[in-house]
Amino acid sequence: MLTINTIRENRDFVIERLKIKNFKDLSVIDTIIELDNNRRTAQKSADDAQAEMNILSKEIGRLFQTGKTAEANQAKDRTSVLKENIKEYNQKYEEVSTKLNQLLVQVPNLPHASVPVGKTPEDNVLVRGNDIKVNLPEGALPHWDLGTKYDFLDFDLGTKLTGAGFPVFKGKGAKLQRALINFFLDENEKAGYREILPPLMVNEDSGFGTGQLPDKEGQMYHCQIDNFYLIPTAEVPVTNIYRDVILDASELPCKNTAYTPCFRREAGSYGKDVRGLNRVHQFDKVEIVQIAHPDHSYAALEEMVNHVEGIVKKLELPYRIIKLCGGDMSFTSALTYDFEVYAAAQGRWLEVSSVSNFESYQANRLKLRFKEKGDKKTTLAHTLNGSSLALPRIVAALLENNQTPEGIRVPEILQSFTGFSMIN
RNA sequence: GGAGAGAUGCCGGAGUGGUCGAACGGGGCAGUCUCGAAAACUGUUGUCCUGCUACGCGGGACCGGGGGUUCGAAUCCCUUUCUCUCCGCCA
Repeated sequence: MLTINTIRENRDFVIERLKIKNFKDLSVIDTIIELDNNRRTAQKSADDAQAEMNILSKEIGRLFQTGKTAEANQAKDRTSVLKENIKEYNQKYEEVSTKLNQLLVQVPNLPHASVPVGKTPEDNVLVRGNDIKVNLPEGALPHWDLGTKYDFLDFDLGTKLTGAGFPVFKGKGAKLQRALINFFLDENEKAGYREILPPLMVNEDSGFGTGQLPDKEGQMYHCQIDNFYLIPTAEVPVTNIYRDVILDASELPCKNTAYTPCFRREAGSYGKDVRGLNRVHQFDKVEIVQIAHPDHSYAALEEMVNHVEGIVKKLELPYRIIKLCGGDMSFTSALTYDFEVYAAAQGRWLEVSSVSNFESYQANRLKLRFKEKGDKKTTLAHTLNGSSLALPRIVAALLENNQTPEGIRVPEILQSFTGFSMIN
């Protein structure tokens, strides 16, 4: 969330920026400032009363110790009023700050100055791409039919085992997944990312830290008995490594990568857009996460985009990089680039990566700070993450684009990982 | 799942209900010594909120989390989470 000081000190600027994100309820900003004023007043009153109480208590202690019991008891009588006041002020304080926090978490991150104005995906801006042309053979099939034809991907079996949206990979299909995961992790490691294998379930604090909770609760699978959430992305556990941490500035940037399955409930989407691997409830993804110094976070973002681009290129897929407009960006992001690859048999662009700078928005929730050498003050760090990459749609595009009458060709770069060059 | 023990500052580790934000040791930082370094010695050493005639001076909070008793709680009570040991079960 935004810090209260950002809002206090830059009221007009904040409102201007929020408009770009299509945030409607702009009046909360003034409500927040007012509540914060009330909060400060209540705290001042409570603190003053408490200070008086502390002095009085010490005095009573001294009186008892010197045997002046009568005077001590007399002094005790005076505390009851103070006690009552403190309680009252504290109640007021709690009440106001609870309300304040409820509003604060509802305010999205401010978009970066370069974010295009717009409301829908149509307003996103194409940054760059390549011009690979796919020559499909006669009677080319979408990937779900290819899966059936060559018996390496089975949606019905997944439905039997669990339910819709839980595909089963078999044989070369399963090996292809493993190959992609290893390939992605190796590429990330070469770029300086440390590999992490995190828990797939997280607690409430972690869900809050990265912004999934409280609002997007319904998007995660919830294990109610233990109050754990199945992670929707490795971003959650990996970023939360740094929750409540004060880093030394010299440790920045922290670069981590993790492969994890991801679980998403994604209620409410049906139809041809979500057929096959286009949208599933469980999928594999390799994620990269950076904790960066605020002065360098946008350089880090560029670095991440270039890195992901390098991987996509090696897979010989038609791709494009898109800068999201204010209205299409996620709640927590300040600037997001999406990667899309072209799945030729479907004739559709599929999003396979989203690389974002959250600036200090997550860090504020996480209490992730750093300290310059010799400096007493702590500063919120910047967090960034991106997929490198999400498997299902990469697989969909690979399968569809590389189909031949003899079978599906495995891209050169993957063959040493798969151990085969054709799925047939 | 059953029984017990514990949770204190960067780490280790004390702490009788009343100058305890917390002894002591280690580490870190600064200084003295040195051509430099080590050793030794000296000093310093958290976080958050907040007030003001602000690179300074105050106030409040924090001893796992939450609640309670008390004029006063790290210290007593309740509750919760986590860790460790033993038993059971299990990959």
